[in-house]
Amino acid sequence: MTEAPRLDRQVCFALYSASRAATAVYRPILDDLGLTYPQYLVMLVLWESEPRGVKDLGEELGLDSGTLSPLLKRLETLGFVERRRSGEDERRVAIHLTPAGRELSGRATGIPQHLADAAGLSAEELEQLRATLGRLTEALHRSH
Amino acid sequence: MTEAPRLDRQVCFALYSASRAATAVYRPILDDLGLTYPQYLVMLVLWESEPRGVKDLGEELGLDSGTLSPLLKRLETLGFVERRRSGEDERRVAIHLTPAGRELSGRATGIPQHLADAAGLSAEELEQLRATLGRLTEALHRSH
DNA sequence: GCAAATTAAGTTGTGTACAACCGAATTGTG
DNA sequence: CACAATTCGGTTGTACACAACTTAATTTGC
Repeated sequence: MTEAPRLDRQVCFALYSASRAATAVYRPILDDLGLTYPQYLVMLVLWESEPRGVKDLGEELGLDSGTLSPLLKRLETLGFVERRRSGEDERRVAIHLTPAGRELSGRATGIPQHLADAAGLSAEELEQLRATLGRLTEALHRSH
Repeated sequence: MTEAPRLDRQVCFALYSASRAATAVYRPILDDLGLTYPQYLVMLVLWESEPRGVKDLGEELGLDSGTLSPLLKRLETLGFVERRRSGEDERRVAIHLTPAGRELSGRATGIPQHLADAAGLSAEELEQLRATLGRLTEALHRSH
């Protein structure tokens, strides 16, 4: 007897739902900054260290140039980053923060706490969840 | 001192990455069936019980008509579902499986096992992960 | 009974994701 | 040096997500 898989049993659906729910919690907060969630992720990487190449950002976030190129163009239009063709290697585009982009960092400080507050999980549970998800993502990438 | 949030500390990013990695594992398998991942989710719901209204599917999956209407139109073009305007309530559209749509269920039986195999986590860990994610999603929805 | 409110599905517009492909710049190798 | 292979960023095309809006059908409140 072949039994069709059930929706409520699927880890995959649980991940998909939780990810969209978390993004939805961030959305109104990020709206105030003028950012979408993927744009916020790019800014997070740049706040740690800049300038970064497009490829470099892509490896950090798991996104390719087809996603990042237009996203970065929008961040540039918003005035948060600047794209400069590298002199040494004309293929590379260095993504720099503008002063406005740097200032945004301060306004973003409290954002992760909102998710923690809304999560209904203890700090340890959240930390364990993050660790498990990290291992899962690693394993899934290795499985290709 | 305001410290910018760090990418690698964010549960939100862990969820986002894991979700996309899981979808990537499913993609080649679903390609064989001719389905995308969201289309597969819709089929999962229909395999459990049909016909279902668009709203009904939306509540089950957390998707709105803006996502589902075109998706269902594509599933109809593929020949897996049929959309029929309800007689009792002319506003409603009942989504029925076609014979081809029903048959697909058998071919989809083994799919969740692929994720479990690729996950590198024990059955208990996966089950605990699914439960934690379920509670998280619930709490995040309630927080609005 | 009937106008106002609500509901169902669809449409439009913006912004990801991601595969597939392209052109220019650089690198490796004979 | 020459030239094939690789690398980098970008473009195109398809398919979600989701906000905001539209239209048609049904409920409701008085």
